[in-house]
Amino acid sequence: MTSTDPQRPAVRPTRQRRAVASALAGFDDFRSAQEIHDLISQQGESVGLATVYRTLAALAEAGEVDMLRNEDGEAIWRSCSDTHHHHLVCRSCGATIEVEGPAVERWTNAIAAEHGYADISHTLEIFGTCPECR
Amino acid sequence: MTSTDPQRPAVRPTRQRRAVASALAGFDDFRSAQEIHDLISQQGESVGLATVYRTLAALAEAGEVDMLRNEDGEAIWRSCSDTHHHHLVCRSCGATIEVEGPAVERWTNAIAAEHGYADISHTLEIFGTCPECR
DNA sequence: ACTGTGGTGAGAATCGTTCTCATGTTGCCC
DNA sequence: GGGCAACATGAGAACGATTCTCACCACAGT
Repeated sequence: MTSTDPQRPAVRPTRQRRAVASALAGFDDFRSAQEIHDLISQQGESVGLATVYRTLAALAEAGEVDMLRNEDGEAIWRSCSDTHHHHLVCRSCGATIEVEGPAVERWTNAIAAEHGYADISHTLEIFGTCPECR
Repeated sequence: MTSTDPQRPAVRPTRQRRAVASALAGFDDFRSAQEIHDLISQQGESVGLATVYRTLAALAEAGEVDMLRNEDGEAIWRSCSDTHHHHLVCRSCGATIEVEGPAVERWTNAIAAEHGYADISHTLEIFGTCPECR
């Protein structure tokens, strides 16, 4: 049970990862990797852009941040709760609200099953203009 | 009503646009711009890649094709029906089924209204493995 | 045919993202 | 407390999709 152990952590707590986590804690809308990189610089830390990308990808993989794509296909991130959810995002200021929709989850699974599709996942984002920006 | 006429076609039927339309008619899954460009070449036509991009963007704008982003953020297109719908896409072979979900439309509008968001739009795609690829 | 407004294409330019690889850190066993 | 192997980092190069530039071409209406 040593060589076949799949539980190898492989993630070490480094200064850089702490800086990224700290930056993520500082906002609650979606930001691009470059914006997050800038934020870290503003906090007086120095972390390479490549490391920011690597760390964000790892956090997304671990389910600790949400990653989605804006209209230009650019990846944007934000920290998130650990339950499955979707987002209601303000098109103007970026304000984001997490929403849950068990009915939607059920619907997507039903539709997929109906067509024989397996191993289902889905993306759902809602965009609008928030009360502040009306 | 001449200078303010918003109905100016501004779109001319050229050999290139016909070639793109023809290529789009030849498949019913989502393809990248480069793949569509290759398809056109295989059909014996020659159209610049930039023109393919321009034409696809115009068609998407006009609602004649759907454009979405794959997991890498790359834009992919396919021709579509003109009613609002979503897609069930095979992660492996790209086979695509258009699906409609009035309930989802209602749900997104309700959620948005509940939080005071206006001018709502949404994106929803379902990914899975189709029966063929199981 | 003539002309002006779009349209086109080759290649350069952008820009987000990933890769390379030499160097710095960390965890850990002694 | 030292030593080592594995993992992490960063600077910059490389990549790849998309857009821009700009000189040239084609369509539509006279």
